[in-house]
Amino acid sequence: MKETFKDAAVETRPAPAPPAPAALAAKVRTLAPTMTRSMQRVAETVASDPAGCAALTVTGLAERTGTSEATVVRTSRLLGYPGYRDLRLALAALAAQQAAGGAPAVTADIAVDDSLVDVVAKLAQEEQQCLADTAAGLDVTQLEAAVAALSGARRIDVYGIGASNLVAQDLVQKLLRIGLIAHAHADPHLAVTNAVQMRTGDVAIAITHSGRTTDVIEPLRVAFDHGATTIAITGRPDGEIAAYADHILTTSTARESELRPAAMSSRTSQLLVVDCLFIGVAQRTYETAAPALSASYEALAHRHSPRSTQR
Amino acid sequence: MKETFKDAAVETRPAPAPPAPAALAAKVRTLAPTMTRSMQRVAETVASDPAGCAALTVTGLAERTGTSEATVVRTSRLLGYPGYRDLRLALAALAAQQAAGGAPAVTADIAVDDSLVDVVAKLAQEEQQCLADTAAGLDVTQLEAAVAALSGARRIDVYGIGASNLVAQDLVQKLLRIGLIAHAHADPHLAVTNAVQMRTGDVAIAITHSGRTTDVIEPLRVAFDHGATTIAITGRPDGEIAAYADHILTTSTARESELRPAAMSSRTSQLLVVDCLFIGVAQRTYETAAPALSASYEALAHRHSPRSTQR
DNA sequence: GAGGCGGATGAAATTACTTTTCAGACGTGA
DNA sequence: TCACGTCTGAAAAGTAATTTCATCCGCCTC
Repeated sequence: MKETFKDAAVETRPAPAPPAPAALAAKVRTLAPTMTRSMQRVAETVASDPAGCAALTVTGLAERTGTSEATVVRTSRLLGYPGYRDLRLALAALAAQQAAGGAPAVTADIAVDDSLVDVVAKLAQEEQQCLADTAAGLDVTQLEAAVAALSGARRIDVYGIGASNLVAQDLVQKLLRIGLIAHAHADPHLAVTNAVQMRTGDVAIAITHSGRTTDVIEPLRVAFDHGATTIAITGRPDGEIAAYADHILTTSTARESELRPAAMSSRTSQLLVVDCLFIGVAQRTYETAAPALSASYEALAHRHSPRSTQR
Repeated sequence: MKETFKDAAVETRPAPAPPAPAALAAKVRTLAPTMTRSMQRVAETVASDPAGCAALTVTGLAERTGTSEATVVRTSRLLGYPGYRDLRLALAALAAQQAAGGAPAVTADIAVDDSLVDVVAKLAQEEQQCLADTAAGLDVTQLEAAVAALSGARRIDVYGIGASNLVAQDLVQKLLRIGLIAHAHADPHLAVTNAVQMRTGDVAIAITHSGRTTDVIEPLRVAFDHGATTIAITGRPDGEIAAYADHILTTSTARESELRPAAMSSRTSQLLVVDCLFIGVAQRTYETAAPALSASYEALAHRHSPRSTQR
């Protein structure tokens, strides 16, 4: 066996997951920031015209993207395939799927002069796409592990700042409803202070789209150092935060436009992940979760005006 | 460019027809009588397990069918492809098509014993459906009016409790980013206290799925009575809250299941409406919104660790 | 029934394509 | 400006696909 140093490292580190089937566009977007310029060109070309690229050989694709064969192969690897041959197969599969789905899916950017009707349609379309991408790109093994950790947790802390904090709160609200002990932290200082208390059997979750939000990484690191099980929900699984996360749940990254900040789609994606976590945990702890859920319903009943027959 | 000698001949002579897309099984049957024994074996194998064969090299398939590489290539040609390479691509495409068509996204309820893979798929599917429903059911006239009111608002108050409060916060975060003055209220008492200050030119927004959450209706009523423009985001446009709302934005109501409380889909729906409001307002106030947006980006830049070189 | 003929078949040679290697180019930070 | 690390593509090395060709088999003829 030869020492391919970095190549070997690249291959063994982020790709225990099987090659993606149809979540290719999503994967391209998630990984794009990791890539070098020429690799980005290749990835982009491939994502935008799977059918066309499937017809090309390495050399052809290299020419078309103005790069070299080596770069094409490198890109294929980064996307999770053993080599170009397999990427090409996946491309053909993807093209067929698209054609079959009959998805015209013209996802034009939202423009300043779009009518509100268009805005509604485009937004809905984009968020749907985002959900599909997230679902396709989610590593179920990691999810499984995260669910297991949460189900037996003594206590759960969730860190999130800004828009991600809302997601953190959402998760906490849900977990509380099924009888788990969970807290959401927005204040970085308090978060760290609390993280110090964490130990084995506790679970810490950090939510950050960029994977580089120090205010969120810090408490996760502390919890990690104290022996807690740590989970990261991020759009950049290769980001700095990965170093302190036992389990990483990847959210999809949509291209952002001027009017539509990234926060918007990352939120949709994060919420789906959070929902999956919740349902997973609820399933696992069904005996206790189900009664807790109905109890919380009943407790809220009197906060609604009694008028209007319901259901 | 080199002489492609016989390839050119082969291609132009017997194959004016383009390679078959997905009607492969049919082609196999039609052509079977023409074929020799070993070719039939290959064709049959290929037709019965496209996915499996797509993973094999010529040598692999030759072995599996107990024939030679040459036979495999010959069979490929007979089926209308330039060579095995292309048959393989078609096979991958076919497999993908079958897989896509075979799984028509069963929207069954999420059950306690569903695997996590199913949970992810079903959740994503449901939320996508929810988005589509919301978009379809949204009254653009009302949205238009709401956007107009918000764009010129002196001050904006948003009321929401529980899960809806997160939506309220989301909206407020966004509005603040484009330079509007907005507040989210969770505490019903404080909300009412603040609502008293509202007057013409101010906008109050209440978010409640049921349309019967008194803690949210109350402040909206007060704001309404004081002359503010009021907007309700609710799943029950006929609910009690309608009486105090100038504009009503209807969110979709998904059936809820035991494991999946209504809060989950209502949140998705509410967020879409909120996003539409935001984009609408951002469009209307583009001159001030755009610089404000980029300013808030820059302000956040230093909260991210500078690591990871990227382009 | 022997000989011969035409097509079918696979082993091996050839060619096309893919992957790896490596040295130079490029950008970056000191 | 220099040194260093990274990116990049040309070309070597390796692998898979295609072609060639000798053999073999079955069938027909005499």
